[in-house]
Amino acid sequence: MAATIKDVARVSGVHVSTVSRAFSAPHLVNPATRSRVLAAADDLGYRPNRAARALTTGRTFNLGLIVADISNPFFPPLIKAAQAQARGRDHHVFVADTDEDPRVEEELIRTLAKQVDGVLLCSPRLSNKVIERLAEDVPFVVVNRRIGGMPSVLMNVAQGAGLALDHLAGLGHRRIALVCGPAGSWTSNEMQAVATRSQGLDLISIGPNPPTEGGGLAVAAEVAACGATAVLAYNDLLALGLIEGLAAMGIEVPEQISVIGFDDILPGRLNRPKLTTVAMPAAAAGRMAVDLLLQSGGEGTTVTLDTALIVRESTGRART
Amino acid sequence: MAATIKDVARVSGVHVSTVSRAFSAPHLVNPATRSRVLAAADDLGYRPNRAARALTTGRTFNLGLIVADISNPFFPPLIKAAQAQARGRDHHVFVADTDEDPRVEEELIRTLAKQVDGVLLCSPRLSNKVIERLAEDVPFVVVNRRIGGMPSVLMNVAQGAGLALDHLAGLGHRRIALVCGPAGSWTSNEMQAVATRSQGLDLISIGPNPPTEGGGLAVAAEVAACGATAVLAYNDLLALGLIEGLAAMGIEVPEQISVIGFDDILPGRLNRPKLTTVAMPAAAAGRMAVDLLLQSGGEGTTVTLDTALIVRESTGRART
DNA sequence: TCCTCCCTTGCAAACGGTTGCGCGTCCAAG
DNA sequence: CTTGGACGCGCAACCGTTTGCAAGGGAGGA
Repeated sequence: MAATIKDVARVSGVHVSTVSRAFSAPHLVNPATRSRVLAAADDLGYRPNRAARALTTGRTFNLGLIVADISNPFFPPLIKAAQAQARGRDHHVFVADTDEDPRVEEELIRTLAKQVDGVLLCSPRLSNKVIERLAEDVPFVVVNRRIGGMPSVLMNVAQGAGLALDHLAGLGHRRIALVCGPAGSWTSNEMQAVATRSQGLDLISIGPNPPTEGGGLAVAAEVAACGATAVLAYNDLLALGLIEGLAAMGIEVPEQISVIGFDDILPGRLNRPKLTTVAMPAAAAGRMAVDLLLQSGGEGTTVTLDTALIVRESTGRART
Repeated sequence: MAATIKDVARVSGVHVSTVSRAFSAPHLVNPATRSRVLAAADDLGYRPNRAARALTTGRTFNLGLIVADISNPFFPPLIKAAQAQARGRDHHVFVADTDEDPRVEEELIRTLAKQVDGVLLCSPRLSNKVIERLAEDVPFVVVNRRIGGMPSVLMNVAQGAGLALDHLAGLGHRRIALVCGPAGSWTSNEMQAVATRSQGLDLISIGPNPPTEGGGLAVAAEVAACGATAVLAYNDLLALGLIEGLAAMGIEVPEQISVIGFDDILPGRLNRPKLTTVAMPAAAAGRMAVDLLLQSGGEGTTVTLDTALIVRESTGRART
């Protein structure tokens, strides 16, 4: 049975309120008393119960971080950065995975609401309306989505897609397949938007697809058949699956088809050919999101972070 | 401001205790009253505050899951399985990452202790003594480590290492390098133990190394120099880094050196050559750990799960 | 008709903390 | 020798919820 504030009070011969102040308002207690209390607390291994504390103060010093799929390698760097940043601000981060299921996502948010000071929502699958209602219960910062009036951290995928298309155009590609992600994903929409704006290029959009390796494998045939000499994929996982699928059909990357992904995840760096990709500033986004959540001053702030094209081995000159 | 039990009581014209019972002891309240209460609760969007509830009941219906490094692809399947299993038992799982730092690990455990009903400790870096002391505050299940008297879930790496060595021996390899992981890791020790028991093989152990891609890159030269024709690596990440390092030196896998990893993570399946590996039953371990934690009857139970050798492309006949 | 017993509900204490308020003590200024 | 802060501390209410206890009322049996 863990020690409570009462045990500390009894051992050090003072009232519980004095113990409480010894921790949270040191200037209100006599240094001598304070060190006696601290010694007793240390002796008993006492740690304040954060949940109980939250009951009166309303602050838990915990943050929630909700992602759609922990096994997507895109998230870990974001998560780690967020944890590190939070730790620096004396907060802890609890991560939860929704399995891409909106119902689970909602349930999770409601559960977390009272146990954390704020929630980082990464790539949510819930509708704007539901999220806005939930926002009355707990402060949010949304990553990779824009929701009216809520603070959010965005990655400039439009700019990244632009870089990618320029790169491909420079290599002589004209007919380019756009392998999309899940329907309704903000990132997916941004990519489409860029595509429609791009001139002189012949863009075929394929999808929606699940944002996984399997999704890439599944569209390989369609991509091969559409006559494109290059592909821009929703994310690296899709791109890698696609490359594997093409290889199985005897199609070489980049000799016959060039492939560009999004995210810059580890498997892409390890792959042969090494994947050319638009790097997302995931770590920066994690840090920024925590900052936004904790300052809580800038209500409707949205931050947009730039992306960068990383040219590796999966793109080459269009064959003529 | 979220609705509390008092609001519900006021609106439905009953005492708070009746509201409480309407939720947690339905048979004690008149069906008519109950439905009135439920309607009011629904109206107000009331959800019981789990933290407050935990104060009196001592149960939070939350579980903690602590891992050393979320970005190691070995963990996500384990995490997802644990979450799914917990969800089926009406619990939520909060994941936290220790950054491989024992101090952070301890801090995290103490913080979580009061906010969860139990903690899943995966590959802890803390000493046995510290963990045993912490176990007085909160129930543990340990994964991938054996700690006197604590329930644990182990993976049979000895058996897996045996399979791997048999496979290599069958291919004609005699001199085999053992690329170890972090010092003091239980898995690492198990591997070593098997190695010393194996007969007729010439085993060189190299390490300790950080269990990452970078660690593998860094030992490539040493491996190449030691004269081994095959390598058994602590995990897939190390193996992949090693293969990359060897490639940079112009050494082909598996033509010149065979490589086997542990874990069976996604990048290994995507790699060229596809990695031969000993598959760890991570998902099963996650499920099992949650079960052990929630039944809480079997005090010192330890479960050992078998591993399986997956032969792919990174192993081949020893060159003569 | 009266006594039980059960069903339903309210009361109040408790969980582990925090915090506004007020009371004594001590010291320095007037 | 008063007066008056400042300081250090205890008291008690409160946060949201659960739960043992008891009280009220209605129904059924004697």
